[in-house]
Amino acid sequence: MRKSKSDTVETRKRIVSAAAELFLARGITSTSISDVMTVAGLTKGGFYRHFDSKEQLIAEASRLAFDYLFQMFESKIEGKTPKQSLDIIVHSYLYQRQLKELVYKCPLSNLGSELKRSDDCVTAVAVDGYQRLVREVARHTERMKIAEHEAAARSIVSVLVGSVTLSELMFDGIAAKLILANAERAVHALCQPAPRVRRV
Amino acid sequence: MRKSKSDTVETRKRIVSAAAELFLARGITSTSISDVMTVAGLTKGGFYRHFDSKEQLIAEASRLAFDYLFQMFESKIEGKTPKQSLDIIVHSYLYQRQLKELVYKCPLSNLGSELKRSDDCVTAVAVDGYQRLVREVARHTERMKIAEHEAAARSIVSVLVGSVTLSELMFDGIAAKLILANAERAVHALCQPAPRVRRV
DNA sequence: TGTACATCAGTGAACGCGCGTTCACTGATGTAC
DNA sequence: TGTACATCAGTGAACGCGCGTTCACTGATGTAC
Repeated sequence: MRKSKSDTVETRKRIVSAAAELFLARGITSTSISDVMTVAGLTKGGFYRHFDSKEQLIAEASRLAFDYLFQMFESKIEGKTPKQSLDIIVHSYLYQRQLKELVYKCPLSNLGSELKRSDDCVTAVAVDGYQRLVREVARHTERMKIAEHEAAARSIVSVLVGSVTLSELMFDGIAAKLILANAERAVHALCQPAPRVRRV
Repeated sequence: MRKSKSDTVETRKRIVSAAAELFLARGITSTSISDVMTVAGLTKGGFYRHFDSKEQLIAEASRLAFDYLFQMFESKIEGKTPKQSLDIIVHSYLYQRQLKELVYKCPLSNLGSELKRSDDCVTAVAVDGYQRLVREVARHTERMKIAEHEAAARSIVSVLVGSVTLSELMFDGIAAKLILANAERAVHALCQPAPRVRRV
């Protein structure tokens, strides 16, 4: 049952896509290769024609999720002012769970603790994703002429990742929304001029 | 080989303590009951004399870790001013990895994504820990007369959890330190009066 | 207080299960002539 | 362009492994008289 070259390429993409969706929705350890292959419409035996190991799939799936996230940002902020762009990014990130156009969630906030116990190739993707996210935010804080725009961007990313991680933990939807709404307020506070040192 | 009642109580505590240490250092799924029992100085067969399931152990271990964290806060901030107290809590939380007196790390920043996929009894402990952390921070922001002190406390907790999660991900120690140092700056920014709404 | 029996903490072997991975096989695709 | 053979994507069964959990057994502790 050999498939044509283009079919093979397509199949591979389908596997990575299914993996990204499942890993980010259910977690890495609770998603088996069999689960992924079933969603991709195949049987698990065929997995190793495309990948060397599960770790490699995790790395590729994470990269896809990041790429998708940044692609979505780009398309949403096109033609917007710096402040509007930042607001859109922050809001999209915080409410990623409800966005239908975002099939894969952000690995940083959804797999935080699982990523760091993975192989180096996986961690590298996560670190790269973090740095891209900081750079993306910093682009806008810079154009907004925010004091120490890079430090502000780092702070904003920490707030985003922390808030989404925490809100996902809540089974109480109201508590979750409170955390997310408050995160937007925090981002605004962080966009103010740097605080003056207080006299003691 | 029946043990005396006090021995039994002590053994149980030893198991929970070993579990808290291992779960928070290596993650839940990568720590087996056998691992925990070995560290506690027992064989795995005896586990079910003390607990109904692994999930129950996870819940108890997480609770212990939170208790220890807040106990450490209390002992460190005794007799300090509100501002000093907040600084100590923030600094202790961010640098928890290097604190020798803190045997168990914070579940929120170390197990974020694993906790939410656990049983309800585990999630409940995590949610409770989050709320305790917010309350603890809010106690000090309130006494510092920070505008919207509760919202500020929530924002600070998000920064703390996000920053520690992200810094643990970095294999590059310098990048990790940058994230943590920046988090302290972010907390200070969040302790300023609430930002005024900008004119458009 | 002393004795006889029930309890149960801990052991070590065993259980079933699902996992990641391997493999012989199939048959359509790709390639060499 | 047509033919013969090599390749390899996908299947389905099997592999070994470690996991959470169970269990018969042991013998010191607790309890009832």
